[in-house]
Amino acid sequence: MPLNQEKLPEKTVERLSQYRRTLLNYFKSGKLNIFSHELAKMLHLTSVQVRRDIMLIGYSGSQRKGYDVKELINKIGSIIDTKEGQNVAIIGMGSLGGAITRYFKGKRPKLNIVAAFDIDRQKFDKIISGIPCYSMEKLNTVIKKKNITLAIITMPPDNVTETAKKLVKSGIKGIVNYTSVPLNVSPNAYLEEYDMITSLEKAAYFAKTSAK
Amino acid sequence: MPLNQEKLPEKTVERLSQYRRTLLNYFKSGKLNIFSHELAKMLHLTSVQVRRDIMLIGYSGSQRKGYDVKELINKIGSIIDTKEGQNVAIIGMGSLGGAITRYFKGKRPKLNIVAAFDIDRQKFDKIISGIPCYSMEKLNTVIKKKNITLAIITMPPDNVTETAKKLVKSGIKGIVNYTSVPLNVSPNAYLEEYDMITSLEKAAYFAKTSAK
DNA sequence: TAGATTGTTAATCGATTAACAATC
DNA sequence: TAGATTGTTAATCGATTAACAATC
Repeated sequence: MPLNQEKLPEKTVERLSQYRRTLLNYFKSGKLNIFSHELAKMLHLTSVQVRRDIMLIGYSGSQRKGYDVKELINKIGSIIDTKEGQNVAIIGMGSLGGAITRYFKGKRPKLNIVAAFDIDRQKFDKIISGIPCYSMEKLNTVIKKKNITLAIITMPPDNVTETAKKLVKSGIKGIVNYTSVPLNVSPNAYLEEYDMITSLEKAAYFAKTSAK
Repeated sequence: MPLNQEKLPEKTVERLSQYRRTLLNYFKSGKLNIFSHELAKMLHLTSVQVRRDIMLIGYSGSQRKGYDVKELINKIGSIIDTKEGQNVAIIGMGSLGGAITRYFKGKRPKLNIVAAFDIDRQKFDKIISGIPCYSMEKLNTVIKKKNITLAIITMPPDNVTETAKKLVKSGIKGIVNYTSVPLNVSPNAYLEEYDMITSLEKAAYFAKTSAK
């Protein structure tokens, strides 16, 4: 990423992630070029939006062939990923933590889940879902030693606020929070909150109103 | 919900779900009333936004005591839930499907997970994570028989598009899609898409830029 | 060239916030 | 009453889309 690049809008970053995912599949099927309207259609967006997002990251296509798939994948990678990759910790290795870990396995080489933390003694210093699991007390030590910058919180709600504070203190720069406890870690870290119940309730509300 | 009520903005519905969750806890701790600025603070929002959202659903507080917690909880319930509740199916009872099922257990009495579907014979006609699991072939029959209106898709990406079509055909009105396959079910159903990789990649991007 | 596409500015749309009257 | 709060309109902000020049 050029040093003088402004921070991109959240929505654009979200779509860049989707573009790359789609392009990786597209590339696998042997296609080398893609038009903005093709990419747009696959993601149910407009072609203008695709072109504008791509413009924002400073990549250009050609009018004849559209975008070079491989180059665009790499460009998006240079925006989202760091060169060396970032290490990720799972906070709370319960069934959700395990499911997420397995879901990620091998999907993004620049995002590596390298440690999990739990309060259950049974899990300490064991490999669970392929990841070494530590006591919560080792949070700070392990995060620093393994150079972990991202955390996914999937623990029960009880001590989430305190744990998030510890994470930020230990140097975590980005948190994905799957618990129902609202956090506030700004300005030291970026926070992405996601509550599965809220998602289903949104669907419930619109399902109800559309049924009219 | 009043018959003539306009559809609420997505963002408002999202926050209403969060308000209720927060208020349920607040009520448990014995508080009967709450001011907009108190609720706002708990969710890291502004009090104006809280008041505006509450205005949109047609509920009023008092200047002296703020909002009646119990009444507001019920009012939000009348917006989001149906009187009889809605039934939910899990499509793909793998580790993520199981984790979500367990996460929901007992949390929302008006949203009941009543069936799961999978392609794995081993799981057919068994109770998994507390839910009866059926063959994908029974999708249409079971959805109609059990009057299921919402579906959570957690299956592998292969046949997601076709499965979503079948769901809508069977009468599903709302879908939460946890797979990486973008769907398009409008205008027959409401769709909520969520990709865990995109979430982590957003965090990765902003973690990277804030580290500067 | 004609047609299709990209790149980009300006207009529009939607959501949030500021301002403030009304009320307890 | 004075002070704090609600309810609501108008202004602002940010994101999407329309329009169109440039280019292959």
